[in-house]
Amino acid sequence: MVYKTIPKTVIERVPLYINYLKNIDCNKVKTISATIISQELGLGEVLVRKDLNMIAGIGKPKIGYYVSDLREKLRSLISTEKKKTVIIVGIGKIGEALARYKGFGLNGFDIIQLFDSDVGKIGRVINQQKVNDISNLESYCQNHQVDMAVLSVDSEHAQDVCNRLSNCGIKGILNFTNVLLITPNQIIVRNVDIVSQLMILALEINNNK
Amino acid sequence: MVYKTIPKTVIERVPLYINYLKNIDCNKVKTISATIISQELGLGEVLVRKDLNMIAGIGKPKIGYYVSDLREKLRSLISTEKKKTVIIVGIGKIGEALARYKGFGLNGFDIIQLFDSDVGKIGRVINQQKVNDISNLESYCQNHQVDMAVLSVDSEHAQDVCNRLSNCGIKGILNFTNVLLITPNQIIVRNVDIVSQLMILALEINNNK
DNA sequence: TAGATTGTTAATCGATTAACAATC
DNA sequence: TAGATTGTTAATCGATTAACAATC
Repeated sequence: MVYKTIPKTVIERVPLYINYLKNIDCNKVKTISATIISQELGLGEVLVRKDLNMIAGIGKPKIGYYVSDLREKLRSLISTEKKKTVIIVGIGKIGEALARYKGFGLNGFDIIQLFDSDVGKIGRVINQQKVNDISNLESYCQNHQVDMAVLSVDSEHAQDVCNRLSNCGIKGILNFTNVLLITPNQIIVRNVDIVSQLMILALEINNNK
Repeated sequence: MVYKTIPKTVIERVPLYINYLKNIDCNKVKTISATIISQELGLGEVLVRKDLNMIAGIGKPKIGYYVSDLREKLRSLISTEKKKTVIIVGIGKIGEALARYKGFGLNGFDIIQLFDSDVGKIGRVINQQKVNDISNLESYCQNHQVDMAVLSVDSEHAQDVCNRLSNCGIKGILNFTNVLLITPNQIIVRNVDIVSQLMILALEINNNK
């Protein structure tokens, strides 16, 4: 298989394309052009063509892209036959909300285990999943393929849990804490702390005057 | 007052600086250098100096930055005397988790009202706030200064509610839906749909092989 | 064939890094 | 004074856009 490195800016646009194509009925609309996509998404036309060429490479001059092929190609970038397995570590307000959310399965993700350290939460069932004691994290990860973790613990424990996740061989962390995690290079961290996002939004608003 | 436009890349780093400075006791450490900050945050040294010069402009050669001054300067970029007012529209799993979260006040944000359209939710009290009927959105916004909205409604209603928020004069939307919102230019949208974030993380992992 | 659309090469734009002068 | 550190100017790097040839 060929692994070409996709620039980060392109990667961040892939969900836009995936979500856009999701809303197209490929029985009605067989093909679509970069021109149309760029208009709908408010992106440059050449940008879209370059993106799609780089990540899918299945455009046909005069025709455009076969919707079903393009959709499958984009989907396959995220997960192959198997869905990506995700654990949620820290079943507080946000962690629980995510655990209850049903939308992951449709998008190639499988929440396979929930962890917390609080005895009041361990054993509780959320969305048909029993909350596991975080002291079982290492043994669980030894016996199951875990691709990614959602980190939604208290900030005080964030780095410690992050270290444990690294040692477990997890490849990526979606970090809901406001802690800047120190990790080895082979682990990808994506910071999505809500307060930070609100700050950025507020700054953009002030900047927009 | 001088409004200089801050590049988007710089804006996205501001929360890093704010969160970093939060952990420094300015009674113990009076001043700090860009060199130290850049090392701790894993950023280029000149980048940090340029950022801080652009957004704060209070560095002193040989000394660095006075921690308390820098902190105050960064904080003031987000909100002045008044906190930024935020409403949460859509009290589903995520909306409720955010409504219950206590960390906004400390960071210059004030959740001033919750809205939902579900009679089962309207009137419920969450974190000392009664959920308001979304049909009161317009009248509420006429009588209160609302700076930003967290949009966590079902995707089917996202664009419609977004239009109503626009008409209410709201300046920014933190969009938790996977819908690409169409808005007039004076409104800033920041997309933070969790599944999209997981997709980006998965793509970065695959790219990192 | 002509038109629509792709993919590529060159030009532009913006962001980061390197080099360095200014200064407390 | 010398060293540390800032802020600025120039160089580099990467991403987007413009121009255009290829093609179904």
